[in-house]
Amino acid sequence: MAMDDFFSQVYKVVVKIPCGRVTTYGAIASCLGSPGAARMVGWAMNASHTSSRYVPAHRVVNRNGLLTGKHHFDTPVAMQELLENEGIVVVNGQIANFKDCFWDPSSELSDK
DNA sequence: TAGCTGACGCCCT
DNA sequence: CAGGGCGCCAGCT
Repeated sequence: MAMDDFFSQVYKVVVKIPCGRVTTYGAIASCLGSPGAARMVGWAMNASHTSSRYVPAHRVVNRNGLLTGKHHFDTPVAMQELLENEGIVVVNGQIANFKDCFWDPSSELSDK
């Protein structure tokens, strides 16, 4: 894993997100050491398709629990469908039990 | 080569 | 309580 790129850092965290759980851009950025680099996390997601590894970008939402990047998927509903498929309740493009299914990498990942 | 944008977040007014 | 502005790093034009 010589990929020390910022992108790969994000990929590793996102891929480790448990099924039925979601995380936020800020949480990942903060876990990487740059809380203000949340934008960059989104940018990494955009490049996620360039990664040899599958990156469940649908599990990554903004701090409001809103599916901001749904429009970047093959279909604007793909993200919601995937989340609902994992048992996550999505209403109006927003996660209903967001705090309930929220997964903090800087806490859960750090503890592991 | 330099500048701008980009799937965001937090602080200040 | 609400709105606006600034900060982060990297890729693309």
